[in-house]
Amino acid sequence: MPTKGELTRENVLEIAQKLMLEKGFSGTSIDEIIEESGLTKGGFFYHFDSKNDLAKHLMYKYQQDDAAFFNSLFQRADELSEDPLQQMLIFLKLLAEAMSDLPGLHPGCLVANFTFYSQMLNEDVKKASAETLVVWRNMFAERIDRINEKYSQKIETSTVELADMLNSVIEGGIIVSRAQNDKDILPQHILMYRNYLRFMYADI
Amino acid sequence: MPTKGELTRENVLEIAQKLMLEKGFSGTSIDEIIEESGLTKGGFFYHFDSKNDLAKHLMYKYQQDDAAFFNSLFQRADELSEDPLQQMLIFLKLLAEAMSDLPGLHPGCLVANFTFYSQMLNEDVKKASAETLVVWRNMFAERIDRINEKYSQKIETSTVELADMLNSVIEGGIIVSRAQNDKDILPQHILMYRNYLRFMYADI
DNA sequence: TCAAAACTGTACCGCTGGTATAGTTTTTTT
DNA sequence: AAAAAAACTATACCAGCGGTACAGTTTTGA
Repeated sequence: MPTKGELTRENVLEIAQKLMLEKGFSGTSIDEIIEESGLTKGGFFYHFDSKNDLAKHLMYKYQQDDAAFFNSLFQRADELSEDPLQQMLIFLKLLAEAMSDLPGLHPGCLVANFTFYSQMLNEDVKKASAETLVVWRNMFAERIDRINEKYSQKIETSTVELADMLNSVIEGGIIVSRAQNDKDILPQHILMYRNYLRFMYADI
Repeated sequence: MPTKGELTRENVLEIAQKLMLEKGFSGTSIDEIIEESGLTKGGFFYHFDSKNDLAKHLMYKYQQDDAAFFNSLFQRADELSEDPLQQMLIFLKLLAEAMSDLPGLHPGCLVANFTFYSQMLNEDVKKASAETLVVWRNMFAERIDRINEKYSQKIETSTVELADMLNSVIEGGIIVSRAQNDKDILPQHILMYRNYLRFMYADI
């Protein structure tokens, strides 16, 4: 059973994530966070040493949550096909659909968010951000390796590059979606990355 | 001949752009900007109504500068080939090379930057940011239209989606490059977008 | 030469993130 | 039930921020 303190920390992290994705790291004041969580400033600093410490915990939570989300989609894809290429294509389709089904714009990615507040973030947080991208990349890379065992690439490309490209398309899609205020852009671009894999491995 | 005031404004814009790309909109104080430009606070507010007003002028300048840069690469590409597909492929290669030749990491894109400070930016600035992406997208779309007149697509895709995808790849590539502290990622991803067009139009 | 443009200098305001610390309540352990 | 540890509250404080106000001074160009 989680202690009361753990529950409070979880609650603060959830509120802070929501606010920071909406308004950015420095656009979200500690006062806002504690107001919404019904805590006082002293209470907040009892749980987190600083705003940077909060950011670090946020990033690690985000890393885990997102990895779990990707994993759930991969699991579903594995149920639907035995072929590694088809599994990846199904995963990307499911991902695009999930992004399409969001009620509004994608809330934003914390990694990209923190990239633009690097001035105010210490090395710990930057390390956590970089690590998060690596965790996701490795999840994708593992799948691409499996595809490469069975299929040959039309244009030779390293697994890591191909995996990073998906991170890039997602991050870029989120930004362009937000800047243009058009929620369809992100799923469209995920499907274009999917087409890229089809071109790369299948005979179209 | 530009007046002294115009020169000062240009100078402030250049300094502010450099600082804000480095440290973000809210990470850059007006005091820093005026210190580096040798102006006083009164002088700054003589030229710009507010920090938001500065941001608006920055974005329009950035829009023009970048469009001019893209145009110079397109011009060079047009000198080297008469075929619209080859022109686009050459452009993308030149773009990737230019990104590779940067001394360090890409300084960052102001559009993406401002996306993460939307809380502090007024509607004028957001409008300018959205407009900037549209200007670039239209430049790419024009080229894609020309390709479509001559070549057929292997997978039917709208011109706007294909053009937006390049914006996405660039924005995403910049972010992932920065977060991973790896300057090679951006050019790699531009070249993958280039491969996508090769798959889409040419027989590989 | 003279007005407009382009500033300087100074003083001020409310708000923010963050620190510090003393005291109080709640929870857990024994 | 008592003691100790955990989880807070309350209050006061600080420097830095964007922004305002405005009077005075220098520079520039017709």
